[in-house]
Amino acid sequence: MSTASDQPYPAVDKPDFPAIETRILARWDEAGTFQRSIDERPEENEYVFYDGPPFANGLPHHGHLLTGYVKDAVPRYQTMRGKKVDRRFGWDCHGLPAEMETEKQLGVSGRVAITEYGIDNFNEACRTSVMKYTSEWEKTVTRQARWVDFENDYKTMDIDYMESVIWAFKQLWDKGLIYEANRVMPYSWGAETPLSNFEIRLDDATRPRQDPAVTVAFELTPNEGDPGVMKMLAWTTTPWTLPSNLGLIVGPDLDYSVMELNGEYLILGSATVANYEKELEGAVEHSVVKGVDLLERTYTPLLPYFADRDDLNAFRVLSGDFVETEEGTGIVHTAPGFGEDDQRIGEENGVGMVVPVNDQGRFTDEVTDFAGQNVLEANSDIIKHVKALGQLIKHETYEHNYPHCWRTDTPIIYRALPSWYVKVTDFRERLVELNQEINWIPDNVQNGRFGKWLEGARDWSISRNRFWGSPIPVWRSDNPEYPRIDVYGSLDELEADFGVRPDNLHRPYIDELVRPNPDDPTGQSMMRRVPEVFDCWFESGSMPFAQVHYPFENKDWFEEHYPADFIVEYINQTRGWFYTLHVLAGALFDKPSFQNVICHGILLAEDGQKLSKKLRNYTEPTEIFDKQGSDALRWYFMNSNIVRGGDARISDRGIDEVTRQVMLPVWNAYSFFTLYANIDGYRAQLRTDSTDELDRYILAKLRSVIEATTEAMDSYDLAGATAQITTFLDALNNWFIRRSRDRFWGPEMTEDKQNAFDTLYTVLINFLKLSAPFLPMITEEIYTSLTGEESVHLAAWPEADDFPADPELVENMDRVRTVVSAALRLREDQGLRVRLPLQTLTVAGSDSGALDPLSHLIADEVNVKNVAFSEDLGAFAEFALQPNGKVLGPRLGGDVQKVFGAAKQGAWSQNDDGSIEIAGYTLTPEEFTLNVKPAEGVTAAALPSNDAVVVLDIDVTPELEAEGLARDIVRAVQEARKTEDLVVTDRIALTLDLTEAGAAAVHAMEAYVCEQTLATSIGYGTVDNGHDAAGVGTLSFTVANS
RNA sequence: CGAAACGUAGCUCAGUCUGGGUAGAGCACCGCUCUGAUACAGCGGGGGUCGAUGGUUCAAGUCCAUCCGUUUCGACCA
Repeated sequence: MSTASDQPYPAVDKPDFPAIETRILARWDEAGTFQRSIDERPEENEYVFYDGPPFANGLPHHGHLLTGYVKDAVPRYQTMRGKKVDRRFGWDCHGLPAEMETEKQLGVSGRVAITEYGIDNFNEACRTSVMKYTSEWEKTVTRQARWVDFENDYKTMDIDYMESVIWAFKQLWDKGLIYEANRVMPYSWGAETPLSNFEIRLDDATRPRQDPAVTVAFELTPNEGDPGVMKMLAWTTTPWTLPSNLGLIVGPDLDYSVMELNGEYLILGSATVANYEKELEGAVEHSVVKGVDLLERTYTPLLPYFADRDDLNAFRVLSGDFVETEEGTGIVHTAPGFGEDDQRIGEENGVGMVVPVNDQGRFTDEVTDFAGQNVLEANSDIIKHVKALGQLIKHETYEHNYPHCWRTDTPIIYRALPSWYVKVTDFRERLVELNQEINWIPDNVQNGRFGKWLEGARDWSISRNRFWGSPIPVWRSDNPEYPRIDVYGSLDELEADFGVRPDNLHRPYIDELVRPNPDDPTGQSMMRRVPEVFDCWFESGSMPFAQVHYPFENKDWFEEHYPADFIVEYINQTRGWFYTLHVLAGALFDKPSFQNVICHGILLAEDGQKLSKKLRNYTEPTEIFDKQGSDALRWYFMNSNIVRGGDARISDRGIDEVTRQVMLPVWNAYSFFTLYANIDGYRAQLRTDSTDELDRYILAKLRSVIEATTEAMDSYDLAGATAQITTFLDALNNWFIRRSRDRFWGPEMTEDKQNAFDTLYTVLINFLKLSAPFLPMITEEIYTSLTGEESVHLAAWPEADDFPADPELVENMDRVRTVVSAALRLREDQGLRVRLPLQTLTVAGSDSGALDPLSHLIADEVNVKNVAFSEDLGAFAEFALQPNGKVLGPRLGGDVQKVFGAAKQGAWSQNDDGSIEIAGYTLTPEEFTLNVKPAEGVTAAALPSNDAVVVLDIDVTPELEAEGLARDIVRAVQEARKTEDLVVTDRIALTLDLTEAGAAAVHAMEAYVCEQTLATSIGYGTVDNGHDAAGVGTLSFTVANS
């Protein structure tokens, strides 16, 4: 016996996976293993991975975890392949969410309040609050065993990063790809900010609201031939936009009725006349005209605040394809400053734009009657005013779904704001071309979701009217009489013109850079920065170069390492980060930004709903980490088709299943090995030269699993890789180890035992390497315990060529497994338990003799004395005809059904040349297959390969019966040993109290019983309170260690 | 409203592109078996009108059409 001190491996306990993980994380931290995994790889063999920055001011959730696991698994694999993979964490610091959070904290809300509070104070508050959750992120990311560099992170609010961002803007400006335009956006006057479409779609943001719906009359400028005063009736639910009315829109193909009423002629859509029964009481239809006939007529402004603005080219009847007659009058009043369609129609017809509404949603002084009033509150006054003018036809209340600001709960309005654009439409085709150079996983995204998005790309609005962001680096003359625009792309350029070098590019400091306009001879006008800041998506799209402060630093490195090898995010980033990276890459460098990209799917809760904090329909990540561990969760995700772009539900049961199906089997293979290696005090060697067929089998299997896993990983198919590993794990545990068990039991260290140890060890070590990217902590624990090395993640990925190929052996072994399955099924059918030995099993089929070298495995598994092989299949089996429809269909047409029918009936015969006569046709060998089925009266079963049968001799002789009984008793002893908590090496003195048959059976096989049960002696006598002995008596024993 | 993806066993999903004959796997359930690894595993069973309807075809889970349902997207969500 060995003692603990000479045990070569640490004893293996029942695993507590979360505890093991925590220990491994601490060890990595102390040893700096992550840094070593980078430092020890050659500089010239770099693999570039971009870590997309999350919003810094939110907590990590399951979606981030999922992406994080992929972000970790691929770099770990590449590191093992010898690549140097830097992994810098990034923080997306700017943007509206950050400002919102700060407003909430400070209790300061809205543009005015922020300005009063001080932009400097506000932005400083943003700066501190935005990093509030970084420690939470670091904790979670570390706990999930993601290796990321937090020390050397990048932040979009760093001055270096921001300088690269303005550099990019300047580049685009110089290429003529930047322009400024008014753009109608959803606008919250409560928050004094434009909102995204995304925000107005938030839960509950859009809900029913009652608004006035008014029909008002616009008097047309008289034309020759008019029957009299003509008025066009327009319907609107936003009376407050009437002061800004600049046009009326008709559908060119629609019919419009001219209704005579009290000497006036009212025009409205013919289909809508019925809606105005009351208002048109007594009216007579004078005529019907087409919309196209009304085009370009002019009218008197209803509310004449802009009546003398000839430059607006306004107050005309215009054409719009969206005009409908289901509601309203078929005539749409348009105010280009306050609606997206309105803006488009205005632009198409050369109509200008007025926006007499300020940031607080109040009318400006231009609207003299209502100046200072909130536009929605002004609605009723405007209606009264129109009524007084005699132009109000109808006033109703209208309930519709209306968007609200999700933060202030005020109704939003649509309003034009100046905005800076990237002219994506100018280089859209090139973006489509460059997309073809990217390897997308799944591949349908390339020309599907992403490709289609690119084809329909619109110009990209990149500015926001906010405070906390990189500044749009445009300085403009404050006197339009002396126009001048300067754009700056670096601190140097700013310093050259303004005489100071900014040490902070944020507002308000950047706004303090002001200088006289060089183009103004009077010296009065000044160059001032425009107020906008960048949309944070422009900043995250700049990440590849901005994180290294390109081109101000790292110029050569960036140019040699762009595009990136790999990125991963969830599928909806086709509109987000994937897109902004691609646009900026195309515009700035005429290259794609990344070569390989995984778009994983969307994570849903177990109930199929989206993950929702409100519904609490998922288990918190921390709870999963504590109970099941991160590796189980990681494998669960990596083995799911969510990493192939599909959606997936997260289920606690699914994660438990990973523990049972993957983690525990891995652990038990390890535990098995160390248990017996420690008993023998044997330290195993890495060797692949064993000649034992089981060893050669598992080594050859290992070779093919290395090939398959490597191939899957190289094509970024993580689910495929994990599936390969699972299949191998089954062969390792449930065939190799199970079949090899007795090789580890002998008391002596034989050559065979040594082979078994070394092979199992070699296979385990390499298996752990293959699994390391997917189970980084559990494999680390096992690998380091077995090898004493520092880390599996510092090891090299296995090479398939280092392991012997033996396809023939693998094939035969797999065939043995099917023979065994078939034989066990026969036993079951016959009710013959496996412990009862049978005399003979015959494998009948051509070339069945190839299994002869492995026959002892069959004999042992099936418990038969002899395994025979026969080439004479016909002696044991009949054949069933399976016509090949794919070939016969085209030849026979409808008659193919007759052939199938006849085959089913068995109405066919085989000719000497092997062809088949059936239903009047002759089938050539490629037109059918013959399936084996056991002959009548033979206990036999066909193999799935359909070319052989397994025949079992079911004659049970008294000798066999006795031997079976002896084995039953051995089994009972083993069971009792387990119950009494004996160590597997404990020797016993056994006492049996059996029936005559039982005693006879044991007598006949005493040596066998002793060997199997580690009994040093067997006594026969009375046993009180013993264990059941296979139903033929009782047994007891005492430990008799020598 | 528009677009896309999906819909196959109680659950998670293969198979559908390229049509071929009793529709598969894993899990769960039931029974049996094995166990000198306290893990498991092996064998068997029940469980499916392949979302619905119609069409094309000798033949449809697979191709076409329509419909229904779920999810996502419709320019600030991993």
